[in-house]
Amino acid sequence: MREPRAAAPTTAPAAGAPAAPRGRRADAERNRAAIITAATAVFAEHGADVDVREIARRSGVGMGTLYRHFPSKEDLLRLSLEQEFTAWLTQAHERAAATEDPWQALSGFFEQVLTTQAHNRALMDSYVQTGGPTESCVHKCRVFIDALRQRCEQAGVLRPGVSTEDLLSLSGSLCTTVQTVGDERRWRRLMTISLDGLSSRHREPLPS
Amino acid sequence: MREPRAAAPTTAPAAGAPAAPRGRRADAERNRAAIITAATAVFAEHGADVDVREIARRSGVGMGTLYRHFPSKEDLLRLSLEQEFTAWLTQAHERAAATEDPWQALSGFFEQVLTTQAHNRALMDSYVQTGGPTESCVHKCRVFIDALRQRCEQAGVLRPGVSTEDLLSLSGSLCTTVQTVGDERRWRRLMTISLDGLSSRHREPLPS
Amino acid sequence: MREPRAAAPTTAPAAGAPAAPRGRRADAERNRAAIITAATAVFAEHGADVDVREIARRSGVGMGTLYRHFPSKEDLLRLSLEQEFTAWLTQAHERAAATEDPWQALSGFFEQVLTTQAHNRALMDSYVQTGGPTESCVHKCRVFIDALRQRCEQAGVLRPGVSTEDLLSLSGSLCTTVQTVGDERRWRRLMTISLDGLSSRHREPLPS
Amino acid sequence: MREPRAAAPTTAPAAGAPAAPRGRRADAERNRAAIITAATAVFAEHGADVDVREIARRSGVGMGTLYRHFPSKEDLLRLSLEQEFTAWLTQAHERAAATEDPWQALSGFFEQVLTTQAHNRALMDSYVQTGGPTESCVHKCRVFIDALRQRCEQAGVLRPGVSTEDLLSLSGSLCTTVQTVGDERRWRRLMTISLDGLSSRHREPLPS
DNA sequence: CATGAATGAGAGTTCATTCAT
DNA sequence: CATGAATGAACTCTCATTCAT
Repeated sequence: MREPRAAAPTTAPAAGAPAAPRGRRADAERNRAAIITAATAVFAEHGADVDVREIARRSGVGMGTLYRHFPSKEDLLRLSLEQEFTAWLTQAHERAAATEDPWQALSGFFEQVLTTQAHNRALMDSYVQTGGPTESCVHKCRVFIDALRQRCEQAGVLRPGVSTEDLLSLSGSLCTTVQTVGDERRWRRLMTISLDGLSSRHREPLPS
Repeated sequence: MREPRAAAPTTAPAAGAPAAPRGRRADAERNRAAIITAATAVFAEHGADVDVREIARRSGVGMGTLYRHFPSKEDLLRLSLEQEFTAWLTQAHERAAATEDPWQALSGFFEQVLTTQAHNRALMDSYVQTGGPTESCVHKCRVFIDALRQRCEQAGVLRPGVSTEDLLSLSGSLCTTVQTVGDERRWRRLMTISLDGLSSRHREPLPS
Repeated sequence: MREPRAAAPTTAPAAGAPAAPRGRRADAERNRAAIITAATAVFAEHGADVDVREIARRSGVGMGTLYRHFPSKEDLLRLSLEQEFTAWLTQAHERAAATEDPWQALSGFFEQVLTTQAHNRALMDSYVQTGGPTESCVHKCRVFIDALRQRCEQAGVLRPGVSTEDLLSLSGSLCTTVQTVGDERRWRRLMTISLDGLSSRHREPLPS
Repeated sequence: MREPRAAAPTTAPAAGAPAAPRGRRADAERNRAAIITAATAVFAEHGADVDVREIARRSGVGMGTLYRHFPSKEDLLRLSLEQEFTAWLTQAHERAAATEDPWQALSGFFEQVLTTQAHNRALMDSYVQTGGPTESCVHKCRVFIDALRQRCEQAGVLRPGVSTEDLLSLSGSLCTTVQTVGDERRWRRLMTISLDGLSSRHREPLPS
């Protein structure tokens, strides 16, 4: 009556973990992970409005189990996005750290935003609308972007007057087009245009 | 316990209208118009997800009438947006025609897109997602933008390689930020940046 | 898929009412009445905790219809009880007015409370717990009881110091026994005892 | 992300308990007691409708243990009340035995009923509805009340014709008011009235 | 034998669409 | 041809009870 349990939790049991340390917890944790995995996938595909039952079905658990782990749909959504967002931001940090050229670091971030957008609807929806699923996430992201901005500024490659908020909004704004146009080459063009508008080649002051 | 039957449809029967065989037609047409008007307002305010009842209420007709004229919510939405879109595009034409400077015509269009976005949620949503409510609308819009593009191109003020699609997507993409940030000065900055990226100061080829 | 429509609305179309004056309203009113009737019956039988679906089923309407007439279960409950309470209090008024002897009027009221209790669980539950389904109901009831009390007091048949609140609480308190013991003769004995305790034969002051 | 497994059941394993074969038994018995204790407290506070989880939480055992000892919520409720009821009745016996004046013994019992009502919701609910949680309890209570009644009767202080059932019902009936009115002085008035109605000052026969 | 996670049948409520009047 | 009442599937969430570990 239920699929035989999807075999693929995203977060697999940590590599060298020995036989489950505690009788039950392992299974519960597996379920919890399965729910988040499923939720993440479902939210990514259909957005935040999907039926919770779809998530329960996909994760192979009953409604009760789902609600035992997450007291409300809202909570599940938040947690799922929080996790995704964190992973995403971590990757962003790594990439930026591995990139010497400040401008390339910035463009790399824009690229990551847009690539992710193609694969996770709910995640990027939250990025676009509020900057992230959580105040804390938004803050961290802002801090990260601010660092990027300062690097570029000090290298003299960023248009004067560009704020962190500008970068946040602009990167989010471009997300729309990824949803709209399936073709990657298409949205890369827009990204290039916007980034060029951010370059220090332009020195005219921005409004207000 | 119930109001004695509000005898007052918003559009009252025209005074001297004879019991002409066409009376019904006229009435129906009036209803149809009232529905579209109301739908337009409601969709603009609350987006495409509003309860259909709200539209019926606002237009002063019953649900049956509404569904007689429009077989589904979808249809009503499409038609309402079609109309709005056309009016909007007409205005865009007029403005562009009245603007001598090609570049100013282009920026003026971007500005109109974003200003409208602040006032008509559903309309711009469709613009962002598919370029317009209808294939036909999208086409007309594309033609218009193409004209703008050509004017700019011929004046040598547009970055080489920028396509009509680019302009369509880019203008739509900026819409997001209007929703997100309430402040007009905020989104004007992003618009400036994007437009600058479109200027002929940049001659590097765009990807693909 | 639904019973062919229970033929018996409690509130039948007013006697000499000619063919339904208004196209639809009549039917809707019938449904509304059917819902209240069903709700009243169901609440009376099972208390306030029944499934709303049971009411919908019993009244022969869909859930939507029920919720069209009453925005929430709470509202339906309140209205149903309000109606019952009013009818009940009206009858109480009539009886009291038709009874010359003040003491008999008081006992008659107690009797009515208990008789009703045997037939309407939710109604009397509200009477017992808060004095009625609504502040307004409670007030009216209090006023009525106060009148009864004054009549008895002036006739010198009521124990000195007995307050309106005492009478309200005492009548409610006896309700319990009706639920408990099915036999009418049983609870009449208790009523007699309590009423005797209220008689002016006792002149000892009440506590506090 | 989860507390490291709270190692602390409320009733910790007694220090020097040997790994005796009876160890399990003892443990089980301790659990059973803990459950009843918790259930009693919880039922007293919130009534019989509380979530079973609350009881498990409060007793420090898992749901499985709870259901091992008590096959259903109903059973647990019954047992908990049975125990409370017995203790309560024992106390009633003691008080009655320690009271010389028969009438004072009777009033004392009424007072105990009402005082308890203020402190143990579920217990008194069962008293009110069925006379007690169990046929056996009801019987014992009836016997006790009958003794009280006989003492009063023989002392000539009880209204002739008052049955044991009358006393049972009347004392239960007054419980309602304790729930309703918080003020102790308020329900004492009603109690006084009812008791006065039971006094031998009234010699009129009771109905039926 | 204890654990507490899992279950799933409802609960109250909403809304696009249909249909009797 | 208009009306707006009726429909009912779908939604989020709860809780008594079972079952794998």
